[in-house]
Amino acid sequence: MGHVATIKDVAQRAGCGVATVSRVLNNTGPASAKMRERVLAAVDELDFQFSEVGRSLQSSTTRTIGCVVPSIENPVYADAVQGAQEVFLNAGYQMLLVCTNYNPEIETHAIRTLIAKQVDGILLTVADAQNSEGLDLIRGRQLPHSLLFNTAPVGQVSWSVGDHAAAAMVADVFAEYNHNHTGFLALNFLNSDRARQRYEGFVEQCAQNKMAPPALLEVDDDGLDLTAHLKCFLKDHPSLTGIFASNDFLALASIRSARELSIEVPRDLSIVGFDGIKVGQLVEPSLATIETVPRALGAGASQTILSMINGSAPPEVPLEEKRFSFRAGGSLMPLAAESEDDGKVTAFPPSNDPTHQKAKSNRRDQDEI
Amino acid sequence: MGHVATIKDVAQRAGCGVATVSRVLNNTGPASAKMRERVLAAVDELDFQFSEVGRSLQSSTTRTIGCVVPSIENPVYADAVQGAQEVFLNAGYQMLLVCTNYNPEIETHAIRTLIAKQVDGILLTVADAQNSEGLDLIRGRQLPHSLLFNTAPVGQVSWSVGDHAAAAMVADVFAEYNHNHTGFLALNFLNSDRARQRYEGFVEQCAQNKMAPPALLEVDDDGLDLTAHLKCFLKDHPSLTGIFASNDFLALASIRSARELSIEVPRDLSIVGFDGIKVGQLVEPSLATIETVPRALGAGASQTILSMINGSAPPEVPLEEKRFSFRAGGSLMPLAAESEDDGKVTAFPPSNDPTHQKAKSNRRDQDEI
DNA sequence: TAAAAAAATGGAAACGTTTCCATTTGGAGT
DNA sequence: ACTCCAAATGGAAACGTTTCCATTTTTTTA
Repeated sequence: MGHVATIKDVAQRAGCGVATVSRVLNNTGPASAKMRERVLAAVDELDFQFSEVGRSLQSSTTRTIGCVVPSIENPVYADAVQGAQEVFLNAGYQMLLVCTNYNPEIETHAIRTLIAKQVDGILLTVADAQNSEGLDLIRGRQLPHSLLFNTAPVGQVSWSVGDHAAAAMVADVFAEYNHNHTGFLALNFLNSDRARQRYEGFVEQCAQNKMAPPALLEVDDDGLDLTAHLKCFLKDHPSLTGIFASNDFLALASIRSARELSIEVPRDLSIVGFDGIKVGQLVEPSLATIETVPRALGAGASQTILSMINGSAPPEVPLEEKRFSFRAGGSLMPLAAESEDDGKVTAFPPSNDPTHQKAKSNRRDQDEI
Repeated sequence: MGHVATIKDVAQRAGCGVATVSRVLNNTGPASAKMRERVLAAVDELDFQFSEVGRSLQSSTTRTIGCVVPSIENPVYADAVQGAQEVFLNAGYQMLLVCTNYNPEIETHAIRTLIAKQVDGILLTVADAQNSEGLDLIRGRQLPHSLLFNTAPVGQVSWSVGDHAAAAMVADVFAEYNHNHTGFLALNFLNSDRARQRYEGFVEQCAQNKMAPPALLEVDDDGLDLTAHLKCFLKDHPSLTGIFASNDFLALASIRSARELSIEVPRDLSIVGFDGIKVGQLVEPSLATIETVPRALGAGASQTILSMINGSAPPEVPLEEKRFSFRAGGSLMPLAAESEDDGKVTAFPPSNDPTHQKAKSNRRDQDEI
């Protein structure tokens, strides 16, 4: 690969100094018409493009933002990252992405490298916001940054779902629907402060509602032998009528496992998920879940960072009720109030359930398809 | 933010020249024990870390790779990107990610910027590999790169699924299952050469199998009014018994729409998807689809790039049959051979369908759950 | 037409590294 | 004690920019 042209080459070819080339190309400072033309011609002939590395060194700005998330295989993070990326791109920044796989060591190392690369800011979801070496480094350098999905210590902005309150809302829904014996299904409890927050919020609100304390089922593997776990779990907790899964995949996997165990959802068991992934609405039964707006959170967090960089007013973090909402679905149905203890015998169709409305609209009066 | 320490500060503090600091910290060249100690102490006190931009300027290497994909909201790309990212990270590279949203202008601009940032290589999925301005730029600079998902011109490596052959396999499956009147459901036909390849492969193999030429249903929007489209489509093609959707989401959406139209899948209509996303196995009916290995493709393409950078032997692109496979599912069932023309009346359970096996294993002999 | 003002231009320093090469230091051998 | 050699060290250039400032060229004005 032949030598790639630098500003010096252009200057030489155009027969002028490098300063002139810089001025012409950046439209900073004066330049005669002929000079302009010659420079432009030289640029064209040499196929010249500025090296951002040289520029960065001189300006101590890279127009690059770091982004650290656990994984983009999870569509929640993927959406958030994409939302962030778009905001950054529109503002003229590109994004260095690191997936940590929930591994704090990778997290720390990645952040260290990002700092060394002189990123102008960092957007990140850490394993534990209370105790993150990487976060300390960032704070130490006073680098513009924003937490995403993590709940930040008081006084710090963070673009999070509001896991505690959202989980409490699920408890309320269960209460309203007469599910008094519930379970909480968690994946990766250890590596995620989000799952823990959801559990806490759920437990507290169950207590608040005078429901039985939720049973906890923690699985590590990604749901391959969930059926076996679920079987044991239901055996150990025979009165259980509702399960709150800490994410939608887990909820969908539970529905499948229930099916394998000849447990009908929602008749025999109601299931509520978390996140509101798209496919939840495509399946039958549709998934009752907490709907979140990951893309908006990602975009908002990005804007926070941009505002820190250019000193403009930061965007407001939306109120909690704008950040999540309960989405009804066919996987959840009310339990008859009188049968609240032995459950599973009486059941009536839910009123506010879009899926069941759809089912009703199964009109046979259609054309001859 | 106070001045961040440079190598000069360290040198001054340690009372030595910058060259010595560099040698000590990089373990290149000799240094006395005392010197070592003093430098290390200074580094510690000043919290010094090398600036990668200074290094990059001097070494003309950035240890950064560009990655350009249409979107990571699609789990296929998300998985591929994550696989790539991990390979790069292990090799000491970080990844600049740009999502183009299938927009060629963003694509070109992003690539231009990546080149300006002196990335050491680029991994990319372009809108049209035959005609991509960005790709030309990359080739012009002879920058190490690899195409992902695109089919490259002859002689060029590319890590693609093998869309043509995979689609042909779907045609074969339909033929084997006595579906002679099929449809092809496409999204974003214009912006993706992948969808076109799939269509071509499907059409050709249908012809090969003496099936009726597939009807084409092209939708633009993301399946919101798919139900209406599907209704018209089936009305226009009453003999149609099988639909090949160009991706799994579309396939799932079709199943839902069919349900709304009181068309039972697979009894009245068989549906086959493409990609093999995880949820396809969680839903009922499970999705028959082409299973692909996006993560492996992303990782492979990354290794190709790394091998170009360090001159080592490139990894072999796996044979086509390793890159995709047909996955049976409950959304597809054979049609009785004799009823091949008016279809939809006779149907028998498929033999090699895991979902139906599961359904059968709905054993009621379980414990008292 | 000469002087003054304005416009255009180029040289050089600075940004933070690495590395070449020359110089200094230290120790061993005589 | 002196020489010699190896080891250690520091100065300076180079990487590709931008920008300050001094210098040159052009234009305007008297």
